[in-house]
Amino acid sequence: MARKQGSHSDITGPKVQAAALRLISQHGFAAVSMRQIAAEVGVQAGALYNYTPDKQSLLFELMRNHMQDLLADWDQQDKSGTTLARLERFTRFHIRFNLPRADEVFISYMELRNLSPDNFAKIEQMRREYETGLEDILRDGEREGTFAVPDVRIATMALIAMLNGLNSWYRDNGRLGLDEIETIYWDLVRKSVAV
Amino acid sequence: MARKQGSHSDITGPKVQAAALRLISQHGFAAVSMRQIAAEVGVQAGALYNYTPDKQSLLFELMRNHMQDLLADWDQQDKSGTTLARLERFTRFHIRFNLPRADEVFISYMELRNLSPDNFAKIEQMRREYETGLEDILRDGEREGTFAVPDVRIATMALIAMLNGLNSWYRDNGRLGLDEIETIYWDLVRKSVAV
DNA sequence: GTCTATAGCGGGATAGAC
DNA sequence: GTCTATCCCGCTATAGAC
Repeated sequence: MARKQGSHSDITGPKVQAAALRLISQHGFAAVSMRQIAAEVGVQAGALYNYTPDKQSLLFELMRNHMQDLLADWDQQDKSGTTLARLERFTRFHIRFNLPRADEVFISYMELRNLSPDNFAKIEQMRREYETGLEDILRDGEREGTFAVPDVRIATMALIAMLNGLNSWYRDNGRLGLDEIETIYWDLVRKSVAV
Repeated sequence: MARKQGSHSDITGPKVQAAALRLISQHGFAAVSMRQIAAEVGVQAGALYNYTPDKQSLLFELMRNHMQDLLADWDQQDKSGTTLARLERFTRFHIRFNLPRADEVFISYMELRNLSPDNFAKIEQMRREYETGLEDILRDGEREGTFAVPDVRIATMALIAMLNGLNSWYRDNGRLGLDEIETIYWDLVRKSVAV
C-alpha cells in the first residue's frame, strides 16, 4: 500500500524546483538558504543534493527552464501576416506568457548577477534570441514603411521593458481583466512605432 | 601636519556610503558583507558601526538619499507650458537624472524586498509621489484632448518602465550619445500617447 | 532517498583597549 | 574613531547509517 518510505524522487524533484522558485522569487537567491528550501519541501537539507549538485545549479535550472519554455512557445506562434499583425501577436503573446509566470520572470531579471559566468552567458543568449523575434518585426515594418522607428534596437529594448513592467504591478484581482490590459498595452505599442 | 590617526569621520562616512553603493549594486545586498564594505573603505568591520546602526539602515539610507535627490530635482523643474511640453520635460528629466546614477537606480529597484516593512513603506511613498508627476501630466493631456490614453495609471507605469529600461543597457561609450537617445525615447513616448 | 551529524567557513554585531 | 578579538549564529556541502 503505502510506498516504501524514503523513495520519492518523482515527487520530491518537482517540489524542490517549486519551493526554490517561490522562495528565491520572494527573498532573493542570496537570501534563501538550502535549509529553507528543504523545509518548504518537507525534507532535510542534505536530501536536496539528490536533486541538484549545488545551489548555483538550482538557480540556473529555474532560469533555463523558463527561457526554454518561452522560446518553445514563441516558436509555435503564427509568424505570418502583416508586420502590424505580427507586432500585435508578439505583444499579446508576451503578456499572456509572462503574466502567469510572475515568479519565473522576476527571478530571470533579478538573479542574473548570481549566475556563474558560464551560466550567465547561456541565459543571455536565450534572452537575446527572444528579443530578436521582436527586433525582426520592427525592422521589417520599418523597411516597408509600416512603422517609423528611429532606432530598431532601442525600440526593441524599450518595448520589452514596457511590457515587462506589467508584471511588477499586475494583480489577478485588480480592477482590469487580462483582455483589457492586453488591449491597452497593444494600443501603447502600436502607436509608439506608428508612422 | 598629519591629523591625528583614528579621526576621519568626515572622510570615512561618505566613503562607507560610496563603497556600499558600489558593492550592493554589483553583488546584491544579501550577498555583500559588512567585512567587504569595510575592506573597500580601508577600515575594519567594527568601524562601520560608527556610521550606521546596522546593515539594514545602510541600505535604507542609500535608497532614501536617492529618492530625496530625485524628488528635489524634479521639484525644481519648470512646470509650465503645454501638456506636450511638460511630457517632454518629464521624459528628458527622467533620462538625464537616472542615467548618471546607474548604481542608485539599480539598487532602488532590486533591493526593495530587502527593506524592513517600515522602510519599504517610506521608499514606496516617495516613488509613488514621483510617479504622480507623470500621471498628472497624462491626465491633464487626456482631459484637454492632447493625448489619447485609455488608462492613465497603466500608461504611467508603462512609460516609466520603458524609460527605466534604458538604464539596463546604456553604456557611456556606446554608439549613441545621450542627446540622441533622449530624442529617440521622446519620440516613442510622444507617439505612444498621441491621439 | 532520506536521515542525522558535522566539517569548515563566514556572517552581523559588540566589547574594550588605544 | 579605529582597532583587535570574539560571541553566537547560520551557511553550503559532505559522510555514513538506515
